[in-house]
Amino acid sequence: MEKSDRKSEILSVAARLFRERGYSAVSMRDIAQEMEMKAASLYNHITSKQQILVSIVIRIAEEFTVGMERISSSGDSAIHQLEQLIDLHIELTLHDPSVIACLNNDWMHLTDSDLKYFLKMRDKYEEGFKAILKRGMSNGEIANVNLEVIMFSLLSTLRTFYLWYGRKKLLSGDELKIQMKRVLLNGIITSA
Amino acid sequence: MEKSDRKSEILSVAARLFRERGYSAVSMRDIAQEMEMKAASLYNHITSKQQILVSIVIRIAEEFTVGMERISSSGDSAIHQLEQLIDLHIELTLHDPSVIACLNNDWMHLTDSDLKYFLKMRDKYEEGFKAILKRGMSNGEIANVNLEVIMFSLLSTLRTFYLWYGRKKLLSGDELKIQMKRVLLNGIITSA
DNA sequence: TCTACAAACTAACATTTGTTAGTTTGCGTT
DNA sequence: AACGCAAACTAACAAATGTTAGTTTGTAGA
Repeated sequence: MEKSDRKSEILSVAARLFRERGYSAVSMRDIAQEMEMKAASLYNHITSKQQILVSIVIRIAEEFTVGMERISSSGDSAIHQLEQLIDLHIELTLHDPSVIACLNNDWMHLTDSDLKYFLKMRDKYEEGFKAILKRGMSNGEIANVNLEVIMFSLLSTLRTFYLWYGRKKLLSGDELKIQMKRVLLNGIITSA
Repeated sequence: MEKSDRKSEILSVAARLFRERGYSAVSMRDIAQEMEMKAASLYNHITSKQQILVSIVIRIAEEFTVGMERISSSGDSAIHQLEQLIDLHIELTLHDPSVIACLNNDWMHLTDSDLKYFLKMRDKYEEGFKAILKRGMSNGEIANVNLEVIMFSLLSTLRTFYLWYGRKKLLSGDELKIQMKRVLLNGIITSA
C-alpha cells in the first residue's frame, strides 16, 4: 500500500508483522525475509528498528491530531462533530488496519522525545473529545452521564475497530459508518 | 495479590510487567529482578517463560467462560443478561487489571494447543454473546441494528476497560457499573 | 565504454535471551 | 547432631538480536 519506494514497502511490511506479533517479537531478520532480502540490506533504507516504529506510529498519530483540529474547529453541532470523528476513525482504519494496530499496541515501545510527543498528541486528542462532549451536554444534545465513561466507551470501540474489521468484513465502508453511529450514539435498548 | 506462595507472586509480577511492556519485551531477568532474585532461581517455581503466560491467560479466559455459562443459562431477560455480563467484566477487571491486559494483548504468544484452546473459548464466548443479543432482538428488547456491530461495540469497551481504569479511578465499583450500563445500553443522545 | 551510485550482499560483532547443571544456604524434623 | 528439602545461588550454554564494515552487482547517464 502507499508509495511503492523501498522504504515505504518496509514500513508497510513491518506494520503488518508488528500487528501480528507485536514490535518486540518481530526481528529485523523477520522483516527482511518478508521483503526477500537480508537484514543488513534494510539499513540502506532505514536507520534503525526503532525508527521504523517511530515512522509508523507518529505519522498516524499526527493524522488523528489534524483530523481532530479540523473537526473541532468547525461550527457544527456536538452530535455532528461526533459523527465526523466516527468517520475519521473508520476511514483511517479501513485505509490501513495494521498501522492502527501499531498505534494501539506498540506506542509503548517509543522512547524519550518520541514517546513524549506521542503522549502529548494523545492527551490533546482526548481533551478535544471531551470538549465536544461537554458542549453537547450543556446544549442538551448529549445525555448527562459521566463524561469520562462516555468518552472512553466511544474511544474504545473506535480504537479497536481494526480488530473486528480484520475478522468480519460483512459491511461496506458507508454502511459501517451508518451502523456505528446508530449503535454508538443512539444506544441499544429499544425506544430508550 | 492472591495467594502469597512464591509461584503466585511470580505470576503476579509477570502479569504486571507483561502489561507494561508486552510479553516479548519482558525477560526472565526482568521478572527475577522485580522478585529480588536471580533468573535461574525462578525455575524452582515455574517450568518456563511460556508456562507463565499460559497460567495467566488460560486461567482468566476460563473465568470468563464460566461466567458466560452461568449467565446465559439463567432464565433472565436479554437486557438483564447483558447487565450481568457488564458486571462480570468490571469485576474481573477491578480484581486484577494486569491479567486482563495480558488476556487482551499477549494471547497471541500462546502456542499450539494452548492457543487452540484459547481461541475455542474466545469463540464460544462470542457465540454466547450473540445468542443473547439475538434473543433480545426477536423479543423486541434490543434495537434491530447489525448484530456484529452491537456485539463488538460492547465487547471493545468491556475488554479495554482496564486501560482507562488504570488512568482514572474516579468512580467506585458500583457507581461504575451503573454508569457503564447507562452508556452502553441506553446510548448517548438525549431522548433517543 | 566508463563512471557513479543505489541497493543488494557476506561476515562479523557485542549483547541479550531462555534455560540447564551443579552448588550452597537456611530451616524444620528426627 | 544429622538429615532432608525447598529455594536461593554461580557459571555457563547455544541461539537469537540489532547493527556495522566492507564488498559486489546492476543499471542509468556521460
